[in-house]
Amino acid sequence: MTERAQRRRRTEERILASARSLFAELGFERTTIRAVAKAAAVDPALVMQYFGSKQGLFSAAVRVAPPLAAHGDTDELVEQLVDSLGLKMGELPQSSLAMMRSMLTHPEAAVEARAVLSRQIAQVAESITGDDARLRAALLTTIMLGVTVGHQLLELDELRAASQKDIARILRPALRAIADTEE
Amino acid sequence: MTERAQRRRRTEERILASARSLFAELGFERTTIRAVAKAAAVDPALVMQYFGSKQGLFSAAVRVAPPLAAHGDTDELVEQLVDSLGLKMGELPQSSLAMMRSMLTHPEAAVEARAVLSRQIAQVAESITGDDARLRAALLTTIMLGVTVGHQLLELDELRAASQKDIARILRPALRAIADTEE
DNA sequence: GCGTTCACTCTACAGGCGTTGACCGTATTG
DNA sequence: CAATACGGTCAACGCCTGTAGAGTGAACGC
Repeated sequence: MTERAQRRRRTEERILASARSLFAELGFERTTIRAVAKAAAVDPALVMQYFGSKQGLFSAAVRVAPPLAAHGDTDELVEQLVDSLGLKMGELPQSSLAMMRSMLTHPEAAVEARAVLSRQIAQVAESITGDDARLRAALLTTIMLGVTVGHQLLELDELRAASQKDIARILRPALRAIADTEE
Repeated sequence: MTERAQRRRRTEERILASARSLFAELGFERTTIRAVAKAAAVDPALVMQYFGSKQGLFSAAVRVAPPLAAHGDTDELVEQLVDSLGLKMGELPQSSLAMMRSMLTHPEAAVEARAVLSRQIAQVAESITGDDARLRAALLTTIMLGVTVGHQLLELDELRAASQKDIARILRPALRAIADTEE
């Protein structure tokens, strides 16, 4: 790869990292192109040149891998759900946080969030039997959303004080109660 | 009461109603004083005169009654929680929606939301025994938050298609699994 | 009835925003 | 080595925002 191409790729990635961080912390509206540019040590006009618009930058910044992987039985499902709370005690990817931060106030983020959640709901539903599988899947998904929002975005003391393990221990029976349609 | 005082009270209430509606739909940042004024058929400067600033208007608009009432045994608690999803199949007050809509992106709304949630957590914890009562209460509260956000703010089809009764039926055992420390 | 209060409007300002187009210098290409 | 392409900067525009201050006319208190 030519020197110029590398340079460009690095700069672009630096801008994206700054954007993700600021979008995740402040949301779409309060994040300015100027602030992103400054954090990336770059001229604001360059951000526009690379991503076309603020919305384009946001879209590029929140592009994210699908959160859940496979589908198995309900026990496996519940385990995947509690794991998704923070992948192995680490942090959620900042692109996900950025999307969640803005999903209530930025229309495009809301569209993206609905798409991601619908995909997850459909996937969770595959591990559930019974005719209200979709509703149960939706409740499981929004439950995880609520806990994640409370923990990562609102940073409620009561949740931050707890270990991932304790949260998982308490959550598990509740999730099972929803995922297990009696047998 | 004098005619002028009535007139003022009515105008103020009209402004507040418009503000609540717009804040609930658009959030703090996308709601402009000009839009609120127009919706209330009033000059923008009057809004400033009455509420001091946009933030003052927001604070007045989201002032809200405490969501939960008493504390009893766990069954009673669970019932109160599922009822709180939408008071008797009606809508949540718009002031609550306005606060929730902005809680992830507007710092003042976040402070308010944390205060409201912490109060609710403390109250829920009173109905729970055991040394992790506070954590269980926090999880119960954020679970309800997640379902409410998914239903009222993100308007997920999978939840909107369901009746309040079905949601309550599926949620109840899950909430009980968290609220019931074994006996 | 007359001076005052007060609900309400008009006009304007200052600042920050997204966005644009011209420009510069260096790596690339033939 | 000359012509070009391209990463990157600079300065500026137009718009919308929250906000301020002066002004107006009708209800009020005496």
